[in-house]
Amino acid sequence: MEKLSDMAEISPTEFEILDAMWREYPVTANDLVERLNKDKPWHDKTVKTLINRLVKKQAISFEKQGRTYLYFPLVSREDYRQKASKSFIERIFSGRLSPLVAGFAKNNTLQAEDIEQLKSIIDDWEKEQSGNKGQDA
Amino acid sequence: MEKLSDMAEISPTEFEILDAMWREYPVTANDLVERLNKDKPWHDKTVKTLINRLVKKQAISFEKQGRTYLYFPLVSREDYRQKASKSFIERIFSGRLSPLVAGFAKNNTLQAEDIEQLKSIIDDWEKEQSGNKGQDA
DNA sequence: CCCCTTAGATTACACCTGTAATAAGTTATG
DNA sequence: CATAACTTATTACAGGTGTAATCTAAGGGG
Repeated sequence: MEKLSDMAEISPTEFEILDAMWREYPVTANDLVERLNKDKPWHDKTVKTLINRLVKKQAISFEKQGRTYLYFPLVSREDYRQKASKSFIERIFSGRLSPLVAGFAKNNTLQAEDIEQLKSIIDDWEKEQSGNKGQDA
Repeated sequence: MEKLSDMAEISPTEFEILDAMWREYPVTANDLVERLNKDKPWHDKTVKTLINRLVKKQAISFEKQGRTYLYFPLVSREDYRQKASKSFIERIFSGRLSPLVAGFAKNNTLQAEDIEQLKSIIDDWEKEQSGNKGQDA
């Protein structure tokens, strides 16, 4: 997959296209339009434009299949999320993750399920740490 | 303070201005330029433009003080963070917080300090919950 | 084989952004 | 009082973004 750092910035709407593409690919432009339209109305010309821009930005690519193209992402959702998160936390929270989580907690938008998942993440992290004990020192 | 929902979107550079303003206000344009320049070089004309745009967007306001203006934010850092986080998690993680945290954990960017803070957030949340037991049901 | 359909490519266009330069207005100073 | 100095306001301008319409080329149907 494409190195994210070499890729131009993806705009919010472009991201929506990419997001839909990640759900299943390769995909034709028309199928993607249809898929997107299940969530909200998209004009097919608009989607085509955004697809083109994503190709130019090397976020996606395609393979000709007769008259139509089959599109697929060049960046993975995981990588993109990783990069976007880091940059967001950096900008808005000066790089600290916990104030973001604390904000959610304060706002009562944390559910029991989230708490369970967070605990599990912490557990895993701690296991990982004890496994690597001393290795970083 | 201004209701965030009534406010136009704040661009990344505009945010940097606002961020510096939150550190201490009210502040004159010149003082703000100086403050910003401690981190990285800003052209004073550029900062003035961004200040004006923030005023137009009703993110900040001012009070005349003789020849100069004293600027101050109309939105709080807390409110802004809250809104930005919610919107980010919504867009990138379909609204689920824990995958973001998990991403940080996987990438080894979580420090022991973060873990401690997360635990503390969880503790507080659980105390709060037991305090409210049954109230939401 | 020619035209209609249909994909993708190109063009459009207003508004936003980043980055300033210039204009205008006001106050302190000689 | 005239003007220099400084502050804010207005204007500039290229590139990005959201949202499409039009152009062009290649198949498929008659």
